[in-house]
Amino acid sequence: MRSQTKTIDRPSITGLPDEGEAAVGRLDAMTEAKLWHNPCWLTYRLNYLALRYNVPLYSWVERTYGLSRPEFVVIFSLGLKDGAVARDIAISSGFPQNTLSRAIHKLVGLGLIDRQADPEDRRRVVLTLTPSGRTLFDEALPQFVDFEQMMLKALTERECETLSRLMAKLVHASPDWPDAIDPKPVPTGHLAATD
Amino acid sequence: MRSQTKTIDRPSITGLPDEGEAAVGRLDAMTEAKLWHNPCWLTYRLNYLALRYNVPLYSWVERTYGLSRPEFVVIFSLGLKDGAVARDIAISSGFPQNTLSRAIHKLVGLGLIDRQADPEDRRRVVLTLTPSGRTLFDEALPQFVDFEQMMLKALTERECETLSRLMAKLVHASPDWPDAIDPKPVPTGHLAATD
DNA sequence: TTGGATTATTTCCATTCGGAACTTGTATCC
DNA sequence: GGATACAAGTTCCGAATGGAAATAATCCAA
Repeated sequence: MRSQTKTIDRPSITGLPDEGEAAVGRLDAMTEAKLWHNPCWLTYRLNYLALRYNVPLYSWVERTYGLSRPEFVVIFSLGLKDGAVARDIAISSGFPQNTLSRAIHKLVGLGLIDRQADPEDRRRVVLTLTPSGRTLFDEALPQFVDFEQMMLKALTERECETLSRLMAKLVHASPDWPDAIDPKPVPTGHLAATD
Repeated sequence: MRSQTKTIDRPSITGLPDEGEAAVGRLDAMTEAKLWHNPCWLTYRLNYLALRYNVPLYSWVERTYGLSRPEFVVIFSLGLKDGAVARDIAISSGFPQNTLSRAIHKLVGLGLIDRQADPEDRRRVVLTLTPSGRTLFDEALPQFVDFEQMMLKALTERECETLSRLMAKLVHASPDWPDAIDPKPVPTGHLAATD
């Protein structure tokens, strides 16, 4: 048990460049508390930023194309790597398989993707974008890229590279993290015997 | 329109310290594609890491305390800043108000929080943790902190501070980001007149 | 002071979600 | 070779979700 590094819980908020003071107080008090007085600073910021991106973009997708988030995730996944199977999308996106199964069947009905059984292993159903699915992807992608680039305007190019590298390091380490936490609460040091 | 900096789309994956080669290939091909050949590198990594944290922890909360994610979010929020109102939690967490309303009423029924009308403005209902709610928070918090610290083991102390600072910078900039995207698709440069 | 706009919360209800069981196909073991 | 385990995908169904309308309290402007 190493001692926790309390000092980074509240990073140098006052040390922000140029527009430092202008930024203070623009967020409500509860959000400020969760950002600056939260021992889980990393994961709150992850969730906050992810949400700040997902909500406007997937709401735009819904209005523009009538596709739900899991449906568009299938399009997006195949746009990046065509010829995948449902399970690949489930693992890489975090959506459960049954949700993706429904999404896939709807997209087939819309003529945006094709399903074809893998002759090598007939359990697997290979998914590919149809031309109109590819068109949709190509048309929607810039919105996602542009929004992200707008978010990154707050950082210098060098800072972007650093952020990219540090987050990649975390992702690379992620296979070592547990998928579940031992059900035992173990509230105080005393470790109870199993059963 | 400045030219996009393509070079940071695929950061120096090969430049990882010591265990660089060991980490390559441990993730499936689709996840690798989304990480390294994705113009939206930031937001995919945000979502991926958030998920990698949320799933095991909120599943643990569910099994241990029988509380759903929005229910625990109320406890967590009040643990960090007691005496808030439902809307504060909604804004800072991203959950819709009706979902939180239900969660709050269940927690009151469980005796974990108290609701008290604000005498100054009787629209507002101030929420506070009861002693047993505070006990639950104090008992659960270490799981969240420990998991996050385990995630951060992949970084040096100095890298943690950098990551914290860069993410804080993004959060601080977030009030300038739009909450919604203009419904117009504008697929190709040509800007059509409204209606 | 009164009517309209605004804010906080709750209720309604159609839709979606996801855990668990089921189906179909493949690999492994004796 | 047949039984058993594993894997991919689908279906079932109770429960949760969240958009939108309703309710209640407050603010404001003339």
